[in-house]
Amino acid sequence: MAKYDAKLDAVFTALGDPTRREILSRLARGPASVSELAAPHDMALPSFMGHLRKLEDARLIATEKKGRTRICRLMPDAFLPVTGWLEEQRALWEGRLDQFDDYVTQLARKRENDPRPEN
Amino acid sequence: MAKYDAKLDAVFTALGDPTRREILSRLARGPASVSELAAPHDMALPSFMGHLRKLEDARLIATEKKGRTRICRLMPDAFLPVTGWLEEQRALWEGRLDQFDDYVTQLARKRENDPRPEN
DNA sequence: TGCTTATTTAGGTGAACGGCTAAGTTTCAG
DNA sequence: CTGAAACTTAGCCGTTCACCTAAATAAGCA
Repeated sequence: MAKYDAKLDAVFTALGDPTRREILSRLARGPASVSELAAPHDMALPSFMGHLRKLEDARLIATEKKGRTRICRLMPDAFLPVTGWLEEQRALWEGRLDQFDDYVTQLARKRENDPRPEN
Repeated sequence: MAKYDAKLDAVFTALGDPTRREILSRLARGPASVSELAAPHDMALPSFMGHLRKLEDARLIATEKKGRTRICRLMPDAFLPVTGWLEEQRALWEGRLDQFDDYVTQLARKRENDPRPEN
């Protein structure tokens, strides 16, 4: 259980920055070079490369050098740990609600069999 | 589009820490006091409170003081912006794949109509 | 009232973040 | 061969993070 934990840290924190999320959105439409990606972001190239680095460390993107340009592409599988974790949470939460339902219906039955005087 | 952006930062980075994710998992099973929550985490209380603070800032939990103890509970709606964003990404990606499919089938048709000599 | 529990506040530390500039390096184009 | 393009490396800076200890407060309880 929670085998992905190590990666979850990297992926979630990588997603916690708007610049990086925009990079991912752009790459979802297809691969691009570093400077193409950087163009819309008012930021020095080295700063921007830092973001690409984080995304690559989290395996959300992969890059490859072609001549003097570096091509970046999305690795959509890297989202799986995240959606998996969210799904686990949802399951826990729903489980809890079910228990609460049980509790309420049980309470209701009890009242039927053993009614209290009203007010 | 991307109206949630401000909250996404807070929620994603809140989820980027294993301690905080464990807190959420615990709270998915039901509300708990600060010290109940802190017990399994080998960490000084003030440090732990820092994590609770982040979760509350991100609206992932809500807390309420009852006497001298503070009760924390999960706010599962705070996950919506996240699942929403992930869904957007998936849609972009699938859209891209569809375009690629179109490209391939179009290419295939072209070859049918105008076959190249094999080898 | 005085002891105990359950936080809370204050303040300090080292590492990581997100940004910068300046100065390489590598590759392509002429 | 020379210059421009596309990164890349190095290094600095102020802030935030994730911890810590020590001391203060607030609420129950004997």
